[in-house]
Amino acid sequence: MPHDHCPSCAAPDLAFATHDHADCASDGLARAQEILATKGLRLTPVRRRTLEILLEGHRALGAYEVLSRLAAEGFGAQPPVAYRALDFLEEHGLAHRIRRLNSFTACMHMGESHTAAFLICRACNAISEAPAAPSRSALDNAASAQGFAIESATIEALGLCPSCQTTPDKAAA
Amino acid sequence: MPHDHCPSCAAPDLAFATHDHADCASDGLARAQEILATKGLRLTPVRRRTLEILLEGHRALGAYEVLSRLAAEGFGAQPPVAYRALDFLEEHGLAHRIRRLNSFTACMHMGESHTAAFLICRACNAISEAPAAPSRSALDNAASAQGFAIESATIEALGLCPSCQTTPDKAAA
DNA sequence: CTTGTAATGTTACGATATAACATATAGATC
DNA sequence: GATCTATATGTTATATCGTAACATTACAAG
Repeated sequence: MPHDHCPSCAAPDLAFATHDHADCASDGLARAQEILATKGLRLTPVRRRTLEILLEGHRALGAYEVLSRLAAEGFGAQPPVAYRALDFLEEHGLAHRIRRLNSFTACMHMGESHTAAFLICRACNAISEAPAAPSRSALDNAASAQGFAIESATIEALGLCPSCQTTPDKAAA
Repeated sequence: MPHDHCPSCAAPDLAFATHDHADCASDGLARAQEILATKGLRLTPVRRRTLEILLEGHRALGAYEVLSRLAAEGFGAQPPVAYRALDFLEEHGLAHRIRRLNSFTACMHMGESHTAAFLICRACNAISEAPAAPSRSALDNAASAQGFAIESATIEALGLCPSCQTTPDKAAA
C-alpha cells in the first residue's frame, strides 16, 4: 500500500522504492516497543505519538511541526514537549536528527547500532537512510591520522531522489 | 609562532598540530584574494574583515559572534551584515558552515574543490578539516545504489582532539 | 498508601536566520 | 567628470529553532 503523500516512499533497506508503508510504520512502532522494553524504558503516550508522527512518512519534520500535531491532539503545547520526546527517541536510536534541515526523522534501522548516513531530496524532502559503515570507516581513518577520537558522526547528502531526477521543474537548482 | 588562544592550532594539512598561525592566516587571506580576483569578485571591507576574523583561529564562530566583532569595528550591526558576508565566503569556497554547531569556519584548502570533512573537538572547540575524498566516495556509492544524485555532502565528526584526550576533566562526557 | 523518581506541563527567554526594503558605492559608459 | 547600472551595505521587522527553570502529575517500589 504505497501511500499518496510520499512520492518516494522508502523501504527500510531500499529507500526511494515503493513499499507497503502501513507495514513499515507499524513495524517501526513494534520494534521501538521491543527495544525500549528491553532497556526498561517507557514508551509513554507523547513519545509513542511522536514516533508515530515521524513514522507517517520518510520525511523530516521540524520540532514545531511535531509540536503542533501533538498540541492538536491534547498534549502540551509548548516547545519542550516536542523537544523532549524527540530527544528521547534520538537518544535511544528510534529517531535521528537531520542537521541539514534542523528536523527529525524516524530511524529505519532501529536497534542496529550504526552511524547513519542520510540522503535528503531537496525537491520532495524525502529522506533515505543509507549504509554508512564505509563512509564512517573512511572518516575514522582520516581522524586517526590526526589523532582525533570520533564520538559521533554526521553524514548527510543533499540532492535529488530517483523520481525527482526525472521531473525537470523540480530538479532546477 | 603558535598563538595562545588556540590550544590546538591546526596546520592546513596537519590539523591539531602546532604551527605558525600568523602565516597560516595571512596565507589564507592572500589565497582568498587571488581566487576572487580570478573570478572577478570583490573582497570588500566587510567580507575581508569577516574572513580575517574566521582566520584568527581554527575554531567555529557563530554568525552573531562575527556580527558583534564587525559591529564593534563600525560595520553594520544587524544580522544580515554577518550572514551575507559569511554566505558569500561559503559560496566561493573560502569558508565552511559547520552544521553541527550552527557556525562558520575559514576554509583550510581554498581553491581545491572538495567536499570537506570536519573534526570538531567538543572540549576546546578546535576544528580540523580532514581529507574527505574517501568518505565522500563511499557515500557516493551508497547513494548511487539507491539511484540518488548527491549535490552536496555534509560530513562532520564530533569528538576529542589529541590534546584534549589527555586532559581527563575535559574529556568527561 | 506513602515516597522517591521520572515524566509532563508551563512560562519565559535565548539563539539562529531571513524577508523586504532603503541607501550607498564601484565601475562602466558617455 | 557626470551619469547610469549593478552590486553591496545597511536597516527594520519578524520568522524559526532551541533551552533554562520551575510547578505539577503519574508511576512503581517499598
